[in-house]
Parts: sequence; structure tokens; C-alpha cells
Amino acid sequence: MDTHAPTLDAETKAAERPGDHKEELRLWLRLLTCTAMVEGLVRTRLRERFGVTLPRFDLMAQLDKAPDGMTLGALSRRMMVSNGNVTGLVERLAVQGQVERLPHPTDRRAATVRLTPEGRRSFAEMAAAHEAWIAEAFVGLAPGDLPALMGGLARLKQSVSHVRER
Amino acid sequence: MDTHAPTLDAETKAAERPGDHKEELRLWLRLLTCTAMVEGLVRTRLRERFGVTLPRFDLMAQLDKAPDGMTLGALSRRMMVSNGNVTGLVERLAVQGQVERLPHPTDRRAATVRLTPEGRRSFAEMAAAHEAWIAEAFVGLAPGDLPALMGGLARLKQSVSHVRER
DNA sequence: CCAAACTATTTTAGGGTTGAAAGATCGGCC
DNA sequence: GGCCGATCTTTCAACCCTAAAATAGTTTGG
Repeated sequence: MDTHAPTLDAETKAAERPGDHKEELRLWLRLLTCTAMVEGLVRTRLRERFGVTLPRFDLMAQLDKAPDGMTLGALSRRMMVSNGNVTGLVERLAVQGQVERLPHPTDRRAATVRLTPEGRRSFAEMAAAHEAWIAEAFVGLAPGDLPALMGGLARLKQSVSHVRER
Repeated sequence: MDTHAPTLDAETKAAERPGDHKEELRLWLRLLTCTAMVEGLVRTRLRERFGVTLPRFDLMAQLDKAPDGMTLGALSRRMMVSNGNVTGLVERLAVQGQVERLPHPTDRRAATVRLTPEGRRSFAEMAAAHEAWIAEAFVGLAPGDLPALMGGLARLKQSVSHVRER
């Protein structure tokens, strides 16, 4: 770009410089920043107002969608965390009486875990507040942003999953 | 809102049902999923190919942008993690010879930390691979997605920051 | 000058998280 | 029946992370 006259248009495509992916990198960093900010907000408020940690809330959110409970392995996969992590989380939540472990009806290796009535009640309360916090955090989006982000992120999710499964 | 005939257009705005913010919630969950997937990919590859953890890579990335080094406090703010966290990360990276701590020239409370030549060299290697991984993960985006996501996330970042600073 | 307020860092206690290895069970196949 | 590979869970060591308290140094207003 020094030897010949540089093109003056503000073309942002990187196709001309193979191996340059600064734009993708910038997008990734921005994605990371947004997630960290929202996550920090939610983590702080969950602790201050409900005395609960974000991972425990996340686990309860999964169980809330499965009234009959689910196995530890299923929890692990849906939360995208390791098996051992789930073991510990369930243990601590069980001590607090928020969840209970039951022997799996047919598979003696597995255990199903589900919310206790108390767990269901307290999750409902937290979930309502959580939804309001997210709405508050997202209130500054432009009108078309929500569907646009949904679409772009759907394609990103798809794209990343193709890489991971190789 | 319920008493008169409902509008039949597929308006997705939630303004009609006050208190309903399911769409924002869905967007947040999708954002979280995308971030977790990419982060997992990067974490795994950094470990497998370079034997380094993601937090250490992140810290080195910050230092790489500051040739003269920066204070622990500045690192903590830019990485959006706690002070104590940075103390430990720097300690471990220093043991490996990737970073070095120097007394701050004017403020005896503070310490500046910077990459060693070895740290700079190994970061450069990792950063090149990292950029390629991100490009690979983002390759399935549609043509207009990149700028659209950049814009939407910029507004989201702005929006969240207004909430947090209250 | 100096005390109070503030800033930079470390320490501590309590979780959260991973990857790998080990134990237990299941299921199919011979 | 009995073996073998796959699956479910736990355990373990090492690391990451936070919030809060403690330590040390700086700044500011009187």
C-alpha cells in the first residue's frame, strides 16, 4: 500500500490483505466486553439482593425448565461446564435445600436432580428480578438492534459449532 | 390492551405488554452461549497448543499494548477483574519468566508490570494463532453481520455502562 | 505540619472451574 | 454368561475469581 497509489475508498473489507482478521478480532473483543459487563451486573445484584451466586442461579434456571428433574450429565451439557463442576454445585444447592437428588429410575449410575418446592419458589422470585435487570441493561438498543443481533448471533453460534465439532 | 381488539401485525415490540421482556432475555442467553462457545474453543486450544491458560493470555495481551508496562490497578480495570486476581496472575506469570515487576518510578505504593522479551516473543506467537482461530470461528457470518454486530454491541455496551454507573 | 481521605496492592476465606483419572454401571456381542 | 467399550458420576490437584479487610503510601485541606 506504499508502492502503488492507495485506494481512497473507506473499504473495510480485509479480503485484500489475506491473513488479516483484525475486524473479527475487534468484534470478538467487543462481544467479550458486553458479556462481561452484563454478567458482572447480574452477579453483583444476585449476591446483594438474593445472596446467591451466578452459577447457582444458572443451574436452578436449567432445572426450572425440567419439572421432572434431569441428570447431572444433562445439566453439565446444557450449562456447558464440566461434570465435576456440576457435582459441586448440586452438592452446595442441596445443602441449602434448593435442590434434591433422586436415584435415577432405570440407570443406577445416574442421579436425577430437581428443584425442591422451596427452590422453585425462590427461583421464580429471582427470575422475575433477573428479567427486569436484563431489560434495563438492554434498554439503550436501537429499534432494529434486537432482531439484528439475534440473527447475527444465531449465525455466529452455528459457525462456531461447526469449528468445535471437527 | 386486552379490552380492545389486538393488533394483528407481527410487531415484536414488547411495549404493549408492560413487564414482558422475553426477547431481551433470549438475546442475552444467546450472547452468553456464543461467548461461552468461543471462549471454550480458545481456552482449549491455548492449553493444547501453548500450555497456557486463557486468563494469562488475556493479561499478556493487555501488557503487549503497553510497551512500558502498566500498574496492577490499570490491568485490573482493563481486564475487568478484581485486584487480588491480578496479583495472583502476575505472580504466576512472573515465575514463568513471562512478565516482570518493577517498582513504580514515582509512586511507591504501585508496581508496574511488563512483558519480558521472552514474554513478548511467546505472546506474539500465540496472538497470531489466536487471531486465526477467531477468524475461523467467525467465518460463517453473513456479509453484513460484522458491522451490524459491531454497531449493536456498541450500543449495548453503552447502555449497560449507564446502568452500572448509577 | 498533620490528620483525614483517598489510592494501590496484598491477603484471606469461600466459591467456581477445569481436565484427567478412577469407580461404578450399562449394553451389546460372542 | 462374560467380556469390553461406552456412559455417569465423583474425586483430585491446580488454578481462577470475588468481596472484604488489612497494609502501606499519597494527597489534601486546615
